[in-house]
Amino acid sequence: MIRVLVAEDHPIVRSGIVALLRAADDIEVVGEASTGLEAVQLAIGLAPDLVLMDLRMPGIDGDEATSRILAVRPLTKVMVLTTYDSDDSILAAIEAGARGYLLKAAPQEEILAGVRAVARGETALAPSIAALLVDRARSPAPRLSPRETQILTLVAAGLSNPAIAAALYVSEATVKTHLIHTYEKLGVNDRTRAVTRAMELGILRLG
Amino acid sequence: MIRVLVAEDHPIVRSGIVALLRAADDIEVVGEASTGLEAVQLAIGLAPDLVLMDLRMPGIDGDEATSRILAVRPLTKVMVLTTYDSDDSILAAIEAGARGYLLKAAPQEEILAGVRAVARGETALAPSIAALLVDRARSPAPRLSPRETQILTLVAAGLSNPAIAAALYVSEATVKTHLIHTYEKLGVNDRTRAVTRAMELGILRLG
DNA sequence: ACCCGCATCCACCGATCGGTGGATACCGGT
DNA sequence: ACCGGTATCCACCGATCGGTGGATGCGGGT
Repeated sequence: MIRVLVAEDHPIVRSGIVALLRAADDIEVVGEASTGLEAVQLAIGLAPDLVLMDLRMPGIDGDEATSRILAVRPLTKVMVLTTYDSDDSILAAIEAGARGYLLKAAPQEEILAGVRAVARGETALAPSIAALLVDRARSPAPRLSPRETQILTLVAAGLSNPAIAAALYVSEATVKTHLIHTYEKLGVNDRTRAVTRAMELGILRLG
Repeated sequence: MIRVLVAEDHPIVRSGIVALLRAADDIEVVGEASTGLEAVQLAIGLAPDLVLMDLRMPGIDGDEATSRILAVRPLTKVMVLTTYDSDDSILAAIEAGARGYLLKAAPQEEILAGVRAVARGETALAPSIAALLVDRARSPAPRLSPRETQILTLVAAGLSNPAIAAALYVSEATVKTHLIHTYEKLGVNDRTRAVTRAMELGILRLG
């Protein structure tokens, strides 16, 4: 019997997942969480074999919850079930230690098969996510340094280079140098495109 | 008996919704659609009292499906059930004629109550969407002209003003004038911020 | 010891940006 | 008839941007 904890913040979605799992002879739903923190607490308390984890939840996200769970209970299997969010958040969850990665768009039988596979110790990946990983292995996404990201965030907010320099207590020349490096890494040559490209890559978010 | 058609592309989510509705004595699920077009076809064929409509679906979106359904069967009630996407897509669905607007984050009882209220001819709104409408009535969101939107899209792609002028076969002065007006409407004074603000408002999308 | 990445800084210069303060013509609504 | 919005266009000018071609110091990994 595979003991499963379901972590999903939308009640209507969680009830669909729970009903699907309960209908299987070999799966037992031992708990339900509606926030990332609740998932961590219940995973530690109930010691399920597997946690079915959404990514976007109130409070801490699914990838942070995954890290925390595995820090205390390293044998717990985590399988992410999400709407496709961004490449960056998927990679964050995989880096956090999730073993399975399916999309809510998948047929229900595929979700059940994924739970069983991950419980056995195998890896379950949606085809689109497998393709993402192959693509990433082939050409790794650019990575910005913390300062480069910080400066690009201020560019996205509409600040000029002198204004950014004043805000960060550095010289304008420093800001320009970081931006030049950022443009090279992102393969662009204009600050507006640098911002939109970083959003496409999940490096920057709106707001 | 309220006859309901469920339009939702994710099988696991749709099964949760269907199970919830079937558990109610006064509601009958007469059909299920997984695309916007399928929703239109089934709504016309089955003539349900109410369509529970997701917004983001393969092919045509929920707001376009809503318009098409109401064009043929104007007495059909449409209630949108979605994850919060953007202000713009919510307003598009309301303009398309949806009478109810709830979020998947709502408790299941609230979803049932909303179905009943909309079936009776009332309006059901999630508190956050009610707040959005009040806010919009108070200070309407800026609207860009088609040309302004087109030029801003090219700005987001990294084109300079001379490059945009060449691409659109107009003068650079024309491009600059449109951008000045765009900055005024969005309350910004820099092209990068104009792009990120337009994205926040749902005027521009990534990619 | 060496190398790389990060963070910092400089001067110069051509190109671009944004604002000002104008202008015309067309279209649709009141 | 009038008005507002849209789309088009101009010259001028100060400020900013991006690229070039440099530089130093620090920390960590090999």
